[in-house]
Parts: sequence; structure tokens; C-alpha cells
Amino acid sequence: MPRKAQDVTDAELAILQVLWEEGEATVRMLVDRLYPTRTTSDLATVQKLLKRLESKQCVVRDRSGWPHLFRPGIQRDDLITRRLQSTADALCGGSLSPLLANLVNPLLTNLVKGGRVSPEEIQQLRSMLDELERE
Amino acid sequence: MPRKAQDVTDAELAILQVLWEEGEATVRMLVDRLYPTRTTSDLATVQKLLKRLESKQCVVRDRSGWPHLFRPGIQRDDLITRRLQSTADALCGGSLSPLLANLVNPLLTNLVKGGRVSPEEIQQLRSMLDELERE
DNA sequence: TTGCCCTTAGACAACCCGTCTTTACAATGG
DNA sequence: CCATTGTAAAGACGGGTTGTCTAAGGGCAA
Repeated sequence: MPRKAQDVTDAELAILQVLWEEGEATVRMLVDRLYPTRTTSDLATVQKLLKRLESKQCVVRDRSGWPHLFRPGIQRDDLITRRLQSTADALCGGSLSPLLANLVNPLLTNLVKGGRVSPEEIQQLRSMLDELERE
Repeated sequence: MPRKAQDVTDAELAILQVLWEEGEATVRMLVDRLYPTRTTSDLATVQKLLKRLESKQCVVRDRSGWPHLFRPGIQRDDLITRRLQSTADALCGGSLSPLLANLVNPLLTNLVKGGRVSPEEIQQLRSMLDELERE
């Protein structure tokens, strides 16, 4: 039996990152950003990756103009959620709260150690705490 | 370039799940649990998967007895943490707190909708809240 | 020894993924 | 209009993974 195809591969993700940042892009822009060599085959590679992303509904292709315009068909948060869920499916019987426990504890210990937790992360924790308490 | 090998594959994970549950097992026990047909090749398959898990340090093989005994070389929580971190690396520049936000919000909305959140999950959220407040 | 099960090494097909080649097509400049 | 340039589309390809399977050797008990 073959391995399960991962939703979005690393090379595909690199393209999505640019699209998330730029909002939209042509093939040329993507090649310039990701494959500075700009070989002929680099361009074909990006086309292929875009095609696969399109078939996964992770990219929307606007064929009305020339050249085609590409836009993200999925938001970063959605992809995060999808990966979290698949981790939960594989390791927690589909339940998300064990992930929460696994996430909160390391962040807390880092807080205590005065370690690598940035002020923004601390702020984020606080606001989430507030939100939880408001319920 | 080939895809990145996933740390633990699905078939390997099935073995780990049994080891986590039982604490230790022989090849025979694992085959009985996972491959009821008990073919000759099923046994070889499990051996192969165990060997790969061993080389990844995810399983410890006790060769002192006969037949060999296999124990988990990694805990479920460690694997969860590893996958969370790799999701964070791919999508959040390595920072874990965006995952937290992505996790808390769905759980909250499910709470509000009175939906599919189990009482245990609610309880877990409460205790984590307590823990947060104690800091 | 005989028989049985376990161990070990390796072959194998199916598949994935990034790359590359090739051919056809749209637009622009002369 | 033709030639050039850049894009679109289809597909081949190699190296790698993953689960399965075959084959041969080794430990244990009767």
C-alpha cells in the first residue's frame, strides 16, 4: 500500500506562502521569487505545482486575463487547522483538547524559565485567557 | 528532490499504539492484534516495521530474552509535540502560539454552539484555565 | 535430530514529488 | 503577416518512500 499523500507538500507550500503574502501572482512572479535561476524547467515546475495546488483547491486560477493570475484558495489558518486535526486524528482519536494540553505546557514552562517566549506570545496568552473567562 | 520522510508512518504508528497500550509486546502479539490473517509475510512485515521504528529510536528492542521484547522508545505526548512543532515550523515560522490560537477558537465556538465538545474536554479546558491562573 | 517459530537480509511493486522535455498557444514588435 | 517571446498544458522521468513479500539462517523444545 502506498503512503498517504500529504495535503500540501513543501514545494507547494512555498508557493502558497508567496500567494498569501502577495494576494495574487503570475507564474513569472512566483518563479522570480522562488527559483532565481529562472530556467525554462523552473517555470514548468511552478506550473506543475500550481496545477496540483489547483486540483487540491488550494489555489484559484483566474483564466480571464493573460497571463493567468493565481490566488490562494485556502488561508494559512485553514491549513493550520487541517494539520492540527490530522495530528489529532492520528494520535488523539480525533479530539483536539489533548493537543491543547501538549501546547500549553511547553509554553508555560518557557514562561517560567523566562526563556524563549516573546512578549507577543505572552500577550496572546493573556488575551486568550480573557476570552476564555468571558465565556 | 524526494519528499521528506515522515517521522512515523501510519503502519508504524499502529504498532506504537499497541506498544503504548500494552507497555511491551512480542512480534507475535503485535501480529495477532494488527494482522489477524497471521500470514508468514504479515510477520515479516511487522518485523520490518519494528526494525524501522528501532532505527528511528521510536521502539526499544530487548534482545536478552527469546523471543525479543519490544517497548515504546517514545511517548505519545512526545510524538504529539514533535508534530505540533513541525506544523509550527512549516506554517508559523516555528512559533507555537499561533497554533494555540487556532486550537482555542474552534474549541470555544463548539462550546458556544453546545456542539460536539465532550464533557471531558470541557473539564480539561477548565483545569488548564486553573493552571494558567495559578501562574 | 526434527519441527516450529523467530530473526535477518533483501527484493519488490506501487506510489509520491520535484524536475524536466516537449508541444501548442497567446500576445507583441517589426 | 511573420517571427519572437513568454505562457499553458501534457506527460515522462528518477530518486525516494512505504508496505509487503520471499528466502535463508538461527534458537528453542520435544
